[in-house]
Amino acid sequence: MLSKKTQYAFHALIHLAENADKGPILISEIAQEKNISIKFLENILLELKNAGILGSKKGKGGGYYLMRTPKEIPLARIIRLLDGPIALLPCVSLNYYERCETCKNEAVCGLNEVMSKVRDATLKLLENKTLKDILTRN
Amino acid sequence: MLSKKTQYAFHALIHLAENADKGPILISEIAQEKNISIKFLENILLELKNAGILGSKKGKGGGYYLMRTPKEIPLARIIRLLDGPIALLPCVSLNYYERCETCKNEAVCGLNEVMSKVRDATLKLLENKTLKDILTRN
DNA sequence: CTATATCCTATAGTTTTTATAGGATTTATG
DNA sequence: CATAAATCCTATAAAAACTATAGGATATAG
Repeated sequence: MLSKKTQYAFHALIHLAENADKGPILISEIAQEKNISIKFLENILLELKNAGILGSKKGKGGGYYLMRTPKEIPLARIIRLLDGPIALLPCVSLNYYERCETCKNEAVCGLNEVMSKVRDATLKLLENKTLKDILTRN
Repeated sequence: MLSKKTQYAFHALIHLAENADKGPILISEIAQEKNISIKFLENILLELKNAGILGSKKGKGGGYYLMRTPKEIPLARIIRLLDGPIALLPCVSLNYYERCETCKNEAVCGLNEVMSKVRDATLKLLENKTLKDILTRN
């Protein structure tokens, strides 16, 4: 399961995308709209900002905004940033690989093979689907 | 990621399947062979037994054994039993569904739609691939 | 100068995961 | 029947991860 952090991030990004025409959006606005603890959300948005996904402006009239168009933000990017690996096992993770401690030879491990397929099927969706794909269609 | 519990369960099941001809297998044998804490493994095997996947025999000459052929044990069964939901979000889980607290209408939620597809792609593999598919091929 | 809003880091609280402990129960065998 | 072997069962401890909160620092608009 995705953590609350990642779930909140998705909902916040959706709100930012759907209100991109209104200039910087307040953390407090998103928090209220999406029922998220304001302080928790603050940390999440900061992380998204430090990763270059969001921009921000301080002071009056400030807030957060997207640094790229929704189409340029793959869902996998957000998940990896906030939750870490997408794969079900460390030994099949592309970005967070760790050697299997039980297997003598991963190349002939049937579990490794199946989980690699699961990873590929998942990534095919999560790397191609973007923020744009999860917006409410008007 | 799958928990250690589930990972250990897979490795234990593989060992049991590959030694099915030798009668009941000792917990201690599996623990040693797969580098798993014996007491932790004990709890896992017990859970698999209570779920009807394994059988056991007490006393001398006892141990654990598969109750079904490897082909009859889908990987999804093990994961759900020990780890819970396979889906990435509660609102798209088939077996552990929970209503989304943020969405007003899940039916038109784009995130719900994409995550449903991820779930389907994952389940297509994990429900059709069985213990037999992860055994070392001889 | 002041109010506003993000920035930053630390920490507290809670839950989940991982692991261990130890006695109870069952069974094979001499 | 006594004994040793093995699982059964439940509780609990230890560690890690997740969720949330706190509070001052910094930047900016007006």
